[in-house]
Amino acid sequence: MSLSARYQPQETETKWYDYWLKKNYFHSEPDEREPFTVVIPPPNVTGVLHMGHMLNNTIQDILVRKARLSGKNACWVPGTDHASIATEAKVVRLLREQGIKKGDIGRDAFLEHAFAWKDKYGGIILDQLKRLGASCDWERTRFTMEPSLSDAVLHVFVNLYEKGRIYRGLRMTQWDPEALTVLSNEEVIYKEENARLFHLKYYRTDNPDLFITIATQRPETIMADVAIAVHPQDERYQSFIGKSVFVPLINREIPIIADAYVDIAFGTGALKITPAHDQNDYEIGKKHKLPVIDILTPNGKLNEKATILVGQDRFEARKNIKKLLEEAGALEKIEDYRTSIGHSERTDAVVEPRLSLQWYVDMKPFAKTALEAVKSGEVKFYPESMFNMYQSWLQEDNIRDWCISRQLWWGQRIPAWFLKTEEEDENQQVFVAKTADDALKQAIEKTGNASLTLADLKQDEDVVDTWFSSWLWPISVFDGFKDPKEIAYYYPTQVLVTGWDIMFFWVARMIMSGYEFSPELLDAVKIKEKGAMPFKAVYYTGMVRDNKRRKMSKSLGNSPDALALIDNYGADGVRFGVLSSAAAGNDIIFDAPFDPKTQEVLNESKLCEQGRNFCNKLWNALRLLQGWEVTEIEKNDGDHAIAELANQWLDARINQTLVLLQDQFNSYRLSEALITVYKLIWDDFCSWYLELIKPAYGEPIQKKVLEQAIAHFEKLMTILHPFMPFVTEEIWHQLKQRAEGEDCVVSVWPTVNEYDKLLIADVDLLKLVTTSVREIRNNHQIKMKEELTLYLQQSILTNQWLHRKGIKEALCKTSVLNEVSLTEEEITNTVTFLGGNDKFYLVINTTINVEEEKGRLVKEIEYYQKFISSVENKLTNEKFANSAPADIVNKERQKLADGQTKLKGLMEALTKLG
RNA sequence: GGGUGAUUAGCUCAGCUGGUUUAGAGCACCUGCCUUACAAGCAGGGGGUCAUAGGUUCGAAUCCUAUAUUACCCA
Repeated sequence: MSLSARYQPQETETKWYDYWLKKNYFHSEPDEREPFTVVIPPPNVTGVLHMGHMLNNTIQDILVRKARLSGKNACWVPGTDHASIATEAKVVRLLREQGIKKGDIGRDAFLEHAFAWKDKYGGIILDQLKRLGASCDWERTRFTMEPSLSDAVLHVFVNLYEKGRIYRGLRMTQWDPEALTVLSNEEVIYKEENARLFHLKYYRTDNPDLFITIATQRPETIMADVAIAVHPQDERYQSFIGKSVFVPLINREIPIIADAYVDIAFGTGALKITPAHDQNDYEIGKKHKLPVIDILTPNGKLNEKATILVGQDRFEARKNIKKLLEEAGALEKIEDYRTSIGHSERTDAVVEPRLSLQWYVDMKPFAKTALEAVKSGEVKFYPESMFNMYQSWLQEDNIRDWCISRQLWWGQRIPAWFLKTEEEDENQQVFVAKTADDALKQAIEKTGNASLTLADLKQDEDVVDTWFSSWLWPISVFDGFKDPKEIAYYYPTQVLVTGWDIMFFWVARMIMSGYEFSPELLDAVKIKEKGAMPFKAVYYTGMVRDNKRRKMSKSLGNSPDALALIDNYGADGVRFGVLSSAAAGNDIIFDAPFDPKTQEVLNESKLCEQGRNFCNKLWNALRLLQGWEVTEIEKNDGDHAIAELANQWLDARINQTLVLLQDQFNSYRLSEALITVYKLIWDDFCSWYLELIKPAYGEPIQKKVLEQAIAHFEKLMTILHPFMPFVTEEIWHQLKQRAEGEDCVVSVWPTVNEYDKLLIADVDLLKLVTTSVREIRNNHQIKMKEELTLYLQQSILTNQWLHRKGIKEALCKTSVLNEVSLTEEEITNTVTFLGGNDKFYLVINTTINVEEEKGRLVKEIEYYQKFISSVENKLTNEKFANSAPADIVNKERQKLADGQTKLKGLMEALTKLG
């Protein structure tokens, strides 16, 4: 069967993925082997595959496949995250299009819609991961809102509440007026924007001629002012302290207070205090026991407490109040300035500080544990520098309590019940329990009122933050809170691969929950032996950016379509492209070009093209092998000698590379590892080995030689498999008939054997000489096919080299020579070049341009002269000789001696030319 | 405003513990090849004051300080 000249990834990829699934190769059950566990960072259930996922999951797949080949019990758990805000927003929008309002249909009906939607569209992303080749254990697919994982959330909530680590409190929060929910600080994105600073006059109540000017960005909130604050040392306002002023427009009287918080230099040095609508003002208000006047509705409109502009949106009100203030003569001036304004990560709405009752996790003890875990090296970060960011976040003075309640329905409902009769406030009695019945028992016990029934209780309306379920992911995917059997085997997981942007949202919190809960779930011996951490290492990927360095995002439309890329280049090609410029932690500038006309991103990539070309190269190497005729007759001729040399040499090179690869895998330098394998295959295997063993035109290849070549090829396919699984599996099967279950995906990673370093050096010289001869051919326009004669200077080294079995024959083959012999004389009328320290003389059948030759030699002589003098300078420096380590000094001496030998040779050659 | 990183060839990046690196790769570029596996290829080549200025050291792309540019994190 003859193969097409180009590798066709499309059919091949589906074929093999289905086959692997059919053979259940990705499924893991606990056994006696060492586990290699990876949990996927669960993508949003609403998500579609983007470049970040491609990178992230390619890396995980490489690690998992490598572990599988290395004989470990590899288990990669996939799943999705319910992503409360994002998904709820999507479902709300969808319902709105159908004319249904969330509030009208009620909680249960809404959740039905949401689940229906999730069942229909959720998990698309998981199917897309299959196209990438992700070797996840799909039987273990989990979802953060499925019953078992929700139970874990409730369990942990109750547990932490009982430990006094969760509390309910009235706090200033970041409110999203569009999603109508509170946000955690981390969900607020600050953006630098143009804003205006309004200078407003507040007139004294005791003297209508005196006024104080304040500067504010938010004039629409003046109706909520409760005081003006100045710095106690501010000379300008000493006479104002203790007096009162009228709020413009509404003429409510408010006091002027002194507080050192006020920045004398900012604005006018006087600050309006609006506790309901500013975090800092709230703190000052509390300190000075000032009232709180909240003039905004949850969706950001002015309420009746504002008394004017009621019903208007905050931004509309800002415009309108400007006119009113002007008319009232209260507006002194407006200044432009730059400030950063918080936006909701999900809806992009400008967040509103809002006072509300929320649930919090006390983070101080957690932070300490999490910081210590990484500091001590129990959890390792790659790259290490990520620790700085981690530390600055977890430091005691930076850590904030985690607000975990969200005013949404899509998520785990907070397991807290209140008495219906009580006013909703901080002091309200609360019964935290897994079920309503348990809560009722508590209520009866605590109130002493035995007649209470479920009807007297009301469950908290809110759900917990999504991250409150995903922080349990490494435990809950194994149902660890229910049954410790699996987790005892799989925990701790090996490595977490994620972007650094969710280091705080997720990574830090998983470390916290891991140390908090795994000791309760696993026995002490196991913990002592394996550790309590959720993962031993974290590999942080960079953000994927476009060629203008913008983060690739759906909203910018600057991300190529991941699936279209796979269509264009094959999954292997895309995996190659995505990985090859992705050192850990570094942002990746993905090279997809933009259409110059439409400015739309194209689904093209030079790097992916390189990956595709690599597949094609492999494919053609296979075609070469398959095209050879085979002979059983063994001849002890030159070809045989070459084949033996090539065989031993490639074996040495593979072993040498395996050592390097292991080091690169251990330190997670995967893009380097890929390049290493790429070069081994393209340069060593294809360009040198195959060319060496290639029989002359029309001649057959010896059976043994072909078998050796196939064995090498097969080994290389195993080594490349983690990076490019599809093409390697295909070639693996094309190479020879396979028994049932004899597949590349479950082949055995080669063990490292001793290898002959001298042989590698000898072949290096062979390559060097060959390249030099080819260059001379190029320069003198000598045809590749024309056979030439080569002499080499007699020396111990050249003598040994040329007498290694196969070298001479190999050199004749690669350099197209009819004769190679040693000489003690300078050979005239030849082109001289250096190989190592020795001189080589190439006889060419055209007249040599003496001037040109001289020029070439002079250039080389100059290079070595400069080189020698720099080494000499070093060596004659006494301080160097005295303080540098002996081996460095010896190396320098060797460098000098080699340089001098080379220089001498070149000078002689130059003299010969006359 | 506080912090962290980056700056190496036209582009995208390696270069780990300072010394076999007067700096490597891929792409792009130049020259020559449709050579019987592969033009998605082969053979060869050119191209860098390692951002700038100081310093430490026998020795600096690598360590330190400052500056510039740039990206991000936090408020």
